[in-house]
Amino acid sequence: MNANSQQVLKGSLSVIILKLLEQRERMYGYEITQKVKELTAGEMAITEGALYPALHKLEAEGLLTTETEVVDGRARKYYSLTKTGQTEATGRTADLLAFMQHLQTILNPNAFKPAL
Amino acid sequence: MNANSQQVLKGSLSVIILKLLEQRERMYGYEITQKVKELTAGEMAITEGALYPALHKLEAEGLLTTETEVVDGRARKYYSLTKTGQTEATGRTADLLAFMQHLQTILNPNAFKPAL
DNA sequence: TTTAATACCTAAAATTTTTAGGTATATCGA
DNA sequence: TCGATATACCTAAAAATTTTAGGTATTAAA
Repeated sequence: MNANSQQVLKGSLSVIILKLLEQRERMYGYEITQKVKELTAGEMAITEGALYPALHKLEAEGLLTTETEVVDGRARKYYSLTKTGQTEATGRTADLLAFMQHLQTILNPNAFKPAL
Repeated sequence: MNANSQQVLKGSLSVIILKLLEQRERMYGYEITQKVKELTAGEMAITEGALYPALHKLEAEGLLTTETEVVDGRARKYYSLTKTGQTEATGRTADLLAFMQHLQTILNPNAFKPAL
């Protein structure tokens, strides 16, 4: 059960980034990797090889801005949501949650489904 | 909210296939596309361009076997779980559900978390 | 002083999906 | 009866994302 759940489901990484930033005003890359580990009690890890390209893409799309700061002799690149990023964070989170609900329905066909 | 939830989250397609077959002894490709639409009230669709390669891969991995039948003048290729396929279906479903739980935790940080 | 942790990065390869076709038969409506 | 839609299979190029496997540099701990 570890082999797979250890890894991020393809496509969800950008949503994870946006959602974490929605609650925190700013974070730097390494901090994101640690926060995900912390939130999932070490059961989920995001690799830096996936994270950094994802951050750069979100920045290029105008959803994130950056500011670099040197702390303890090491450079940190802080990312924050832009206005557009805030909107996208909301929308993409809703998309992903909707998708997950559908997936639940398929994976757990005996589940109780409350009426609308 | 439709653009994304319309599509299958990368990586979950093979689990969806295995899980559907776990409950149904056999299904053919087209039937799978229809069943997913039905289960999600038309909100989720899997494309044939993704489905058929996925089916062929699972068969090549020894998780599925096939039998072809002609019904109403059209050939249907029925897929069933092998013994290994049954084991994998259980394992991969557990993996995906575990992952989804972690994702919930990240996306919904204010949620109530019951103790173990 | 060497290892681990912090902190950033890239590039090739692998995987999976999207997009965009193709073939063929049956059914339904005009 | 003709054309569109539904059924039913398929492939291949391109795109997107992740994995794997590195690289650099500073600080803290063993």
